[in-house]
Amino acid sequence: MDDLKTIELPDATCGGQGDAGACASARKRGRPRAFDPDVVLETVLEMFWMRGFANTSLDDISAATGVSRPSLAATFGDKEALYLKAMERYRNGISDQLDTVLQCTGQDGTLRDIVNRYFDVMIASYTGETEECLGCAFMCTALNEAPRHESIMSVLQGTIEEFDARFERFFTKARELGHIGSNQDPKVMSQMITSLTSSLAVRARAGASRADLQKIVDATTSFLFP
Amino acid sequence: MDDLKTIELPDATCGGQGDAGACASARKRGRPRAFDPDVVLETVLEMFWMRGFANTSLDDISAATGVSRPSLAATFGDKEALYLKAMERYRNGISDQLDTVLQCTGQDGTLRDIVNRYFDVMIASYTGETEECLGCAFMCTALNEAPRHESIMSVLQGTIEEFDARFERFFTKARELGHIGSNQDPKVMSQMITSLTSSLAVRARAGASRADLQKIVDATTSFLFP
DNA sequence: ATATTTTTATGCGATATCGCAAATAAATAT
DNA sequence: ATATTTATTTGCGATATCGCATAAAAATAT
Repeated sequence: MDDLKTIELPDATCGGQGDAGACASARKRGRPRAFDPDVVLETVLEMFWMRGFANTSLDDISAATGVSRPSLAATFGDKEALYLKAMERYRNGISDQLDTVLQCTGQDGTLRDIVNRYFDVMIASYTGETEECLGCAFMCTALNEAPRHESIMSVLQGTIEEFDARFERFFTKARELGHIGSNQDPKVMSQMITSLTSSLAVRARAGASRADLQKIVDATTSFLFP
Repeated sequence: MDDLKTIELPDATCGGQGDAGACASARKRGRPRAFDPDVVLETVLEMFWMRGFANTSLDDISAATGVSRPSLAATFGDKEALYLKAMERYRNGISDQLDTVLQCTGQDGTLRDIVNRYFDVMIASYTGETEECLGCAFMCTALNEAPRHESIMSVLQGTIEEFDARFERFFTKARELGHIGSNQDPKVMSQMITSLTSSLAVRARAGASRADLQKIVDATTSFLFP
């Protein structure tokens, strides 16, 4: 018994193909997909994250996911497209959490509390559950590839802009609500937060523990929001 | 005329071999090296910096430097050792500049002036002379490879520690000299500077211009050193 | 049941990549 | 001059990697 192949039918959750919508309970016409693209993307993300784009071969991915290379190609496109889809998933996962955490309505504790919760999310994301040195998937992999792949450069820029815009909005609103002095510039506050974020990402990749990062965050937020 | 090979004798500047010292004008015994290892390392650094470790093959390096793979191997060791030597050169280059710039003797202008000069150095390093998106060679490449290569992880950690130690020393001395309030923590100030530094590196790699980066630095230093 | 559609399985071919080995070349030591 | 030492050149061999092409399989439509 060398190769025992079972064919499992996943809950046909109407895969994530290019063409958006149209997903009732109506099954599509041809042979159903034997894997869940989202599950695969999760594994792919982990692999790219830890090993980088160039160091992760489609054969590696195929072996790790059990999906053959031609199937990967048919579902996600070439290696670059697969990487981009995995990173989009990563980015959306973070964005969703930040949407929840970064609401400055004035009734979720002090500004410092909110910022601390933000860093809780980021530290958790950068350190993960295991002992691996995760860091930020973008910084660890996209920084490396950006000059060689226009699409990766583009998504890297978009991610930076998204963070900038998010915090500028946040601190602008915070100032309107009187949580920071009217003399303080939302743009500067935003820069402080995003800068600290990139620093945490680097340190996490280099092996800093949750406690290490938390100490840095605490010292900085004490300084910024006394 | 397909392969016209000239043999050039470089100013035998007593190469940069492992064994330190013993370098008078006495030439070594065998055939002299036909290239300057430092010049090669400079090219190698540029290649790794822009393309990453995995994306840069020894064949690429051989073609770009004109040094054959076996000669590269004989001089620098394998690909990983070559990368480490190039990165060591990079790091020393920055360190030397910072040794010059970050002297807090109390007679080189205000603390803010010194910090601004520091960022001048870093911005120059991150943007370079051409239009390339450089960023920080460590962040762009070592972050990617660290989990796969213990030696790279190690030098990454060492570089982070060097920066931290440098700025903690700097701000400790600055506080002793009364340039910052005795209530301000050198460690926090250090964190602010290193954080902003990593942020600049990321933004530079993503295409930010010198002016973009300078604006961020100005806003932050105005805030930190009013 | 048969045709159609979509996915999967298998494998080929071209290229890249690295480490190594053997032969050649250029210097100094004796 | 000859031997010795160190570099360079050339090339081989094993493996990896990717994209593609073709055949088989599993579903729905008619």
